[in-house]
Amino acid sequence: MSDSGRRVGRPRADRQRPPSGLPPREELLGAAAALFAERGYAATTTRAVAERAGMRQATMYHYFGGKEELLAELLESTVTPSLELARRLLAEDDRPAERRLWELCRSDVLLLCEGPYNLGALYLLPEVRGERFAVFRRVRAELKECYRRLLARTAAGSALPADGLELRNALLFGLIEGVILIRDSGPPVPAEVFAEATAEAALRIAGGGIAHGRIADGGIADGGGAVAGADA
Amino acid sequence: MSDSGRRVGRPRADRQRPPSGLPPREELLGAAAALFAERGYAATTTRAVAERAGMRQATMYHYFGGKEELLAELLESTVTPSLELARRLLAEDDRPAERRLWELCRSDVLLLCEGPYNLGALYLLPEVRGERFAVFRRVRAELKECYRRLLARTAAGSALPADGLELRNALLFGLIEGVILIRDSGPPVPAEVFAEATAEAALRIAGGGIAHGRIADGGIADGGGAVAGADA
DNA sequence: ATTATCTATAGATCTATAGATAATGC
DNA sequence: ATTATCTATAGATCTATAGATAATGC
Repeated sequence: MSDSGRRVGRPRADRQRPPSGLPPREELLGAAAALFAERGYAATTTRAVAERAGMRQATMYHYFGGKEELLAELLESTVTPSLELARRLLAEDDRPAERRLWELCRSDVLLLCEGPYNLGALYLLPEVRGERFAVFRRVRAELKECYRRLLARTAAGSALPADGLELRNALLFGLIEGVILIRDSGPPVPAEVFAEATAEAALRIAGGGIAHGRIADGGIADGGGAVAGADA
Repeated sequence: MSDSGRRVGRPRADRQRPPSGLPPREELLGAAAALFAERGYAATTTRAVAERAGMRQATMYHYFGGKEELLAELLESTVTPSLELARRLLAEDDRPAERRLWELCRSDVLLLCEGPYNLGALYLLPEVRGERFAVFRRVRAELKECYRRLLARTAAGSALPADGLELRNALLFGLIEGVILIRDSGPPVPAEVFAEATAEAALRIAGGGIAHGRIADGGIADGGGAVAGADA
């Protein structure tokens, strides 16, 4: 069948690295992910990506239009499975929302931590504001919306006014995305453990008041408002 | 005195922008901060920085050895005041640790949110791993250590084993640093409100078990109250 | 004939230095 | 004399395209 030694097209010049088996597109994506994570997106050259994937710089253009296309595809491929899970969980009306939210958090952290490379840091690149990443941004926004809905179905969440909910959701989502960024700086703990600890932390943020509900309560800020009071 | 029109040296070519009054070094730092935040570090050229500061590209080298030097100085100037506050708080033995941790969180978020530009995103640049940023990394590590000590003096924290404490501290620190990154994506709420909401969320993470660890909740700004009641 | 690669390179940067210039200060 | 700026530019990239080449497929 595949007979890996017999491929169409001019053979590669660099015979160093083992074939890896993956199709060239995937090789390129992997190389890009690794380099973006290591050196940063802007600092990574097309030459570096191609070379790490075992081909010459120009050959990359046979598969991708440039660095941006690589980044866009990487970002979308990270966030899409997460959105799918989120939708599935959102539909499971019979299970408690807290539980589902916990699962979503855990699995998102795991997804980003366990992936071959830490793509989390790419989410926040200034480049991602560009037109080319509109799809990614939309999918990510939808994911965040799923978080919001799950949070709203939570005992604590349902007691919040709309803007309080929004704020709390931003914090929760921020924890998930933020924490992956600094994963390395924590203690060297298995991804599973880390993911569950993060999910639990997320639920605490979600959780109504531990002591009593309100959020930016503090009293300060706007005085008055904030209520949400729930009950004691 | 200063008679701003009469400065030594060849006059600037670009007479467009208003003088701003700041010394050139500061102008450069401000321009760099703005551009790093807008476009990203690697994507910002020395020319862009200099030009925004109102001078020609080459002139920048009169003040800084290059882009990295600008970044190093910006990072250090952000984290240093924070470390100072942390040390001060750590020394205030008479006040409850929960309360002090809350203040530290709040003020860190505020520092990063309110600053002229969102420097938070710079913390995680891959470039920051380089030799040139050793000082910054050390100061930041010391700051994190302060968080850890405060957390350990907390009712909930004191009950944790060492590695559990470490993990929880990583989450807490991650929340603070992570959340500033995504500040914009939340609801448009005043920085004060956002900072307090984040501080409260941080205390929830710090807080012991979900069902019981109460927090320095509602207490506020000062007023000794706040107490985080200990037991159940 | 088709395909996947290669080599070569034009054009567009960007950095960092050299050396000139236009102010004030003495 | 000193200083802060300027202009000019060498050298080092980096991207993206043009066109050649070495396989397989028919």
